[in-house]
Amino acid sequence: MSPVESSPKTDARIERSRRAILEAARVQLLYNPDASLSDIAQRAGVGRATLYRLYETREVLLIEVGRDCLEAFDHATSDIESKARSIRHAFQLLFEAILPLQEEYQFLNRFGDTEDYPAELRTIYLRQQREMVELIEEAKRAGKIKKQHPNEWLTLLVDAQLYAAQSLINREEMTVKQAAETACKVLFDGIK
Amino acid sequence: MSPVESSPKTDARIERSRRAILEAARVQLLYNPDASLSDIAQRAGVGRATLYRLYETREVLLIEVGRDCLEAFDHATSDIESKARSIRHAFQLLFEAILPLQEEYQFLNRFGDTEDYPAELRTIYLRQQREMVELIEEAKRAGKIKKQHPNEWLTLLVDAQLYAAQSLINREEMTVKQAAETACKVLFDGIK
DNA sequence: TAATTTTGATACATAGCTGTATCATAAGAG
DNA sequence: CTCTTATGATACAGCTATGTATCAAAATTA
Repeated sequence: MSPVESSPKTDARIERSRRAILEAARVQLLYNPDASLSDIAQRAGVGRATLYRLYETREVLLIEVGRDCLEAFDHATSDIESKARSIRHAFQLLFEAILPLQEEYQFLNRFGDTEDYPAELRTIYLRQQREMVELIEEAKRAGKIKKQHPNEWLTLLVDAQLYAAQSLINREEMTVKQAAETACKVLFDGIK
Repeated sequence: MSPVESSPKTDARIERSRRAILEAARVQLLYNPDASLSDIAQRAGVGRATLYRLYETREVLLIEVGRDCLEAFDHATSDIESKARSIRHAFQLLFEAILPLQEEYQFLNRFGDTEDYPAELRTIYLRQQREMVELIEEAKRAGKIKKQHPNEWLTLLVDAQLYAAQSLINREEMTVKQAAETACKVLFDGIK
């Protein structure tokens, strides 16, 4: 009667629906956080019933989207440590890796730092931020960043750089590489 | 029958309710953008019916809160131009003026830059940002800011400074004056 | 104090979203 | 090709928010 819990092989249709829903949810919720599950299903090109079959509740869906974003993020940044030739270069690589993932990044930022969203999302968000903090602390130890500036201030600054860079990339006024370079420069040297 | 349109003298009760509602709405919506009008009325210590009497619809209320925020903002920054002894000092004064108005500032930032809120809010938000842009352009002309950095990037950076500064002020790790100074320093000189 | 006006409580209609259930159909698996 | 399974459409119940209307009680005004 009941299907196998740890499904060995998933029906291709399920996997297709799942991806379509995850991506539609990410885009739609970023565009409008109040979007209904009907909106999301419609954007995914999927019936509302199917969405409910794969994700029991709205909350579960939000969490799964968050997980998916984190996964993409981890994948994109996994090899930075081995490739970076200096602290500043690590920042540059981090920027270059994250900038193409602006949807994922913004999703975690928006839904991870508010209290009226699932706590799991906050956990995911904090895990993502931890990597940034570690990089900052390393830079402090290396004397590349003034130690007097609190880590929280610095992470917010880095976020701002990313946000600003993404805006200009979207307007096609900069490439990813250029934007990453500018972000690095402004961050370390200021705007003077 | 119909009351005078341009009311010469407002009943004290109305004015009191109005202020209570505007402030409750600002706080409540910042805490939870999906808050119902019942939530807001309750926080304002006012009946739901009264809220509907003074603000015909949710949209109207949002716009009025926005207007109220802008008013507070204008009032706090009106004398900067005459008092500032230099461009950098003007930034310092701006930071000091805005930092105590974090609720108002965050409200306009949150509800002014999304598309699914009243267009009037966006207009109000842009009017607030214009002042910042003018200051930035003046600094560029004075050679205090590298001209190559796009204005949009710079305004986002300034926002980030404000946001970071407010976080630390809330944790009582800094006074308004200290935070404004640090924000200025980081902005102009970088974090190195 | 007396007249006026706002207020809160309450009830009501409407509308939309959530989550569940059913069933014929279409797609994938073997 | 046959069997199995996911799918979309649809209907349904429960709930909540919106917006309107009413009326006695309380506050303001004059």
